Amino acid sequence: MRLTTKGRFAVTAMIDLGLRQSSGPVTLAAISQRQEISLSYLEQLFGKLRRHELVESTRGPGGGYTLARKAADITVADIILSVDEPLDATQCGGHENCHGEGAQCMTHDLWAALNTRMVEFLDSVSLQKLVDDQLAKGLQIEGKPSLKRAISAMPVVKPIRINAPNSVFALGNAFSKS
Amino acid sequence: MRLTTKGRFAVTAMIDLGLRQSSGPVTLAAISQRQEISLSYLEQLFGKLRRHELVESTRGPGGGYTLARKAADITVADIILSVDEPLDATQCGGHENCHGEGAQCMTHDLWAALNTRMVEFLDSVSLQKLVDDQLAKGLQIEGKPSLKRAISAMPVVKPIRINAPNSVFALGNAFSKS
DNA sequence: AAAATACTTGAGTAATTTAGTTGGTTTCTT
DNA sequence: AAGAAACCAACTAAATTACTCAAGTATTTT
Repeated sequence: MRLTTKGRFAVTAMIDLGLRQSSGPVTLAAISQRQEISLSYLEQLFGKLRRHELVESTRGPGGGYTLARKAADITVADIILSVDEPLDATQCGGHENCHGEGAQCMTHDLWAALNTRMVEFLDSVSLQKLVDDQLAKGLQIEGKPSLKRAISAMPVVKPIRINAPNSVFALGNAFSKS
Repeated sequence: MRLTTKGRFAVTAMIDLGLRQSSGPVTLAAISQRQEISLSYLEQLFGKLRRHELVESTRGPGGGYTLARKAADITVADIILSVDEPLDATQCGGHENCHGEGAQCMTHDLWAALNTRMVEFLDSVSLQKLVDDQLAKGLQIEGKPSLKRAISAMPVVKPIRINAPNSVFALGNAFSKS
């Protein structure tokens, strides 16, 4: 796993998205302005994030990106592995320096172990946590309300049947796995 | 802390050195051949390792490099921080993306935490351990004996005074801190 | 249907880093 | 004195990263 500013940009953009998607799809243009990341670069990053099914896109006016699943179910490792691609573990796989086998690659196990540690850590941090951290810092989010899109983005709460089983106002719904 | 092949080369070279310094200074030319790292690149790396006092150099014929302290007292973190320099923590210090303070740098704490974890791990692995791992793999070391340098490289054991206090053959000497 | 908005794709560029080179000088042993 | 080795500085080439540009394609609103 490599650690570059690319991965960092991706995480930053995803936090921005996590903070604002409640009011509908978020455009890359908006993220670009707020985070000072070039629009075209964001397009590249979100192309990868979409292909890895971390985000979903909505086209047309009022469109933009939304998280493909709950922020609590997206980890930092997910994000970084999406944009940095080479899932090739210790970069000792296809790369040279480690040919044959003999006396080469004395550090293979070490890097493999470190890699495991890093992934473990980054996998233990959810996007939700990072979003909460920002909110805790008193970040203000200027509303961009109105529009059909924002309405359809609202969590769907099924009509509650009186005396429906397991329903305490069905609050669990918006946070359940399915 | 960055993780690049540069750091990896440095660790590999240091293992090579740790494996062979018992028979006197090890030349970069020899390491270059065994590990297939260019001589000039090794010179750059060892210049940094020397300035960080991880190795000591001996000039002239029969010269070369030796560890500046016991392999058990050198950690992988020491090596990597020596050659990768930018001790600047989260690269968020002088670099942009993190100016002002406001909504910027939402990922600062995350990277700082990851950095801490990585350093902790790499600091928990000593060069001695890596050397032992190689020996355990049955690595053969062809002797390159003889020469004053090899003799002077031998651990100095002070002449033992009969009934000297605290002396059970003074074996502790070679492994003591001072 | 037209226009607005937004995503897609792929090529291209600039800056940085890595890895290696060249061509020396200095220091020490034999 | 000759040779072996470290030391040093500037330079180059290749790769990667970060970013831009331009010409699309798709979708929705009006």
